[in-house]
Amino acid sequence: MSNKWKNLKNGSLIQRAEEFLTELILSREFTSGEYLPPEMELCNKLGIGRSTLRETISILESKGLVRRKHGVGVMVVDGSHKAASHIIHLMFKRNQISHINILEMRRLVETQAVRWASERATEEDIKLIENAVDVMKSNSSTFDEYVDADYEFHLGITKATHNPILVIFMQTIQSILKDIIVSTLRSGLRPERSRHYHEKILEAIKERDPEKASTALSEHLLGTENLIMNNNSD
Amino acid sequence: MSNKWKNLKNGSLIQRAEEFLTELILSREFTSGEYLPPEMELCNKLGIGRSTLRETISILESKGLVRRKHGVGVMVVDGSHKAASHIIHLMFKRNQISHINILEMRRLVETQAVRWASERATEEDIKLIENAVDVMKSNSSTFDEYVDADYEFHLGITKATHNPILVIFMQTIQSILKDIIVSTLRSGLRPERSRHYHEKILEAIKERDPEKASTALSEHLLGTENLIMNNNSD
DNA sequence: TTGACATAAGACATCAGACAATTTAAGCTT
DNA sequence: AAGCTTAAATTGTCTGATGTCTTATGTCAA
Repeated sequence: MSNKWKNLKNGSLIQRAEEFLTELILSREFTSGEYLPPEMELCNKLGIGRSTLRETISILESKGLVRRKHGVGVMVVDGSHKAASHIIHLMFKRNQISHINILEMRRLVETQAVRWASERATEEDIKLIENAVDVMKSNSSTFDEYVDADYEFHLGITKATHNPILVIFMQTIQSILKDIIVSTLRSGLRPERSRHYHEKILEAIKERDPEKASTALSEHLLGTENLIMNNNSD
Repeated sequence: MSNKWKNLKNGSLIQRAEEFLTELILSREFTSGEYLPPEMELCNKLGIGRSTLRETISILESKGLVRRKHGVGVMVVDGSHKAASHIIHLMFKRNQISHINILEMRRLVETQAVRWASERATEEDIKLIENAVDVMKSNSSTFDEYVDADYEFHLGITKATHNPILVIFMQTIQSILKDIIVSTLRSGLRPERSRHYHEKILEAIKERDPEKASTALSEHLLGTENLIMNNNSD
């Protein structure tokens, strides 16, 4: 294990330990999926107490760098996407942001995302989107399955842009939107109407036609927008 | 203090305490600037041990909701945008994000932001942008002052959209960009070149001309983009 | 042999108490 | 009144004990 530990002299023990362990993960001495040494072992190596180390691990976990499992250990993970969107979601809740703000942002981000997706999507990316469309088309899927597939559809487009920041932002927007829909609309969705657009968007992406895809998506977004704005009681 | 505490039954004590305290902050029972009760008092109220509470506070701090001060207390703060950009910055260092991703997102968000700003800016909003331009124009400002003013300029445009979620996203993008500029370029900036664009953009906003503003900003962004992409050694 | 159950070991979760370090303000000195 | 000292309050850290969860091991019966 690298020995930069003694060089860190500024800040509290927690901050130093955090910096040290973060560096260990960033430098890939522990890669995603691996387990950190047990708490006591780390305590001895760093020469710090257990409560100090545990606070450090708590922080790393909240940043999506590790995941603790009771009775098992601390695993290094790739969860910073979720951590970042979670925090932005917190800011949303704290700032009483209105529905129209979020819809506006989604329109801005996603109409461009689908353009980039049309240009950059790999076969794999398209497969993912296709699967989501198939689930939504099948009549056997339940309401929850439909909602999940719809989420995967939009997320799939976003991922196909190969821009992780865009993915984070879209995840945030989606998760806020989901909150709004679940809390204020319940089950006002009209799946049958969206179907046509889903297929049209997928088709445009396959044809590598950014403008056609963007136009189709834009029309599709109107559905949710009308739904939310009409049921907007506040 | 609200009494939802006993209703929370899922998850570890740390998670429950975190949810409880987060709710307290979101609902503004403790507002920014106020101090939380001392650790022992909170421990007694929640019926949990001190180390458990301390892990909880550590998590809240890493999410930018509170700040701990040794010997003083735990203050509620508004630091989530920094926390979010810090995490996204971590993803950078883990090579999950490249410079081009950030620049792409900024271009997307800000070229639209300046359109909205042109349509929606109040006199107050314009005043803020104007002040930033003035600081950048003055020859007496230091490098750090210039960087700060530039930050305020772009943030001012964003605020003038009156879309808080856009502000949050731009704050995140800007904060990462600032880190990149300060840490890798230091003094590669060419203030004299930007000046022309800053004034042109401000002028367009005052004239309520969205397309002119967007075009000017788009050209202005090229400056930073070239600078960063050329100095990108990794 | 094999499947179900009991057991034990390893690891994290939580608690309690003690002491150190820091900040602040009150009190004392000059 | 200014400067210094001291004490109280609060967070920072360490330690040991106990609870809980997961996994692997081993036993026993079908």
